[in-house]
Amino acid sequence: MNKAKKKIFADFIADRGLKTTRQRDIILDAFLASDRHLSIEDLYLKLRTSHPNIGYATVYRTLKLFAESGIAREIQFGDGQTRYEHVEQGEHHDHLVCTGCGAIIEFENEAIEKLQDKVAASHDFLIQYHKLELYGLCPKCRK
Amino acid sequence: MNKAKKKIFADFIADRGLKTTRQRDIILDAFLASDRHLSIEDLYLKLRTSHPNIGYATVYRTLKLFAESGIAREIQFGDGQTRYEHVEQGEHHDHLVCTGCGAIIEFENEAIEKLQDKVAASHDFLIQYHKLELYGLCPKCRK
DNA sequence: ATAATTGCAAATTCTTTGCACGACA
DNA sequence: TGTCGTGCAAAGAATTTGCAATTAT
Repeated sequence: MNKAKKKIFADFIADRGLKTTRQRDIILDAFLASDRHLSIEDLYLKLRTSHPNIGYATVYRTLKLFAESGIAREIQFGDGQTRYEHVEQGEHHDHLVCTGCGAIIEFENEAIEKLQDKVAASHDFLIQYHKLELYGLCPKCRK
Repeated sequence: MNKAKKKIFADFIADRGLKTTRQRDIILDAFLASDRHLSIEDLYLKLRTSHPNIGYATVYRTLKLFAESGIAREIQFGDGQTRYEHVEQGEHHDHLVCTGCGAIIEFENEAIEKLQDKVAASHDFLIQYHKLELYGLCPKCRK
């Protein structure tokens, strides 16, 4: 599926008349090879070891492109760090966020989504996207 | 109920050995008299007209105290602005956020909360709080 | 060739902090 | 009187932007 994402991004780049660059390739590989919920700093530090001269700004700009192309999504857990997660087509999930260790667990729940639709409908509201996060303690941190 | 909140805050101040000040009174009044979802800047600007010499820092510090005392809660809608909302005891609600005009509509849904508890339980996760936001277009912005 | 991209540093934006002065208990 | 709070400006933290040099089409 990484191949598919690479294609999506390549097409996006082409459609927009943008350019394929060494940096974008490197950042894309690092992103695809990584954790599903990555802060910009995480990715930057990870890259830095093998590619010491990639700039912070380039990472920021490239991740924004990933989000625009649809292969990534920006998420915020309220700790002041923007994170990016991988987007799988047709899939949606929400998060359990551990306030102890910062672990992030994904879940999906069809029933909750249905109820959200109902709530929206009852307010005559057209949902574009949603965010559901349950904050608390993961099994380990509960001790 | 504003009276109740004032008492809660006064008690909090007393318990901590802090002091009642003119600024805290003014900011509390402005907060209680305002919209349920207020950014710090909104509140600061609102205050500025009647009390031009209240500092930004004081507003920040005071809102943090409100949150600690339990009469307010910090919320973030991902636009880089921290907002504070009023807390009613025993009440919990979630938000519909209009991406067109920024309107915020509150809702409560018992069934969704129950399902959240179930999800958490199935992951052996102890929920402390949660955040559910549905982003999209409000009736007006749908046209 | 031409236009986009990069890396750096400087600029922004939001929030926090240090400190001397003033106010509350 | 002693401690806490305030206002200001400076410091931080995260992110964005301007620009000259570089690179992809």
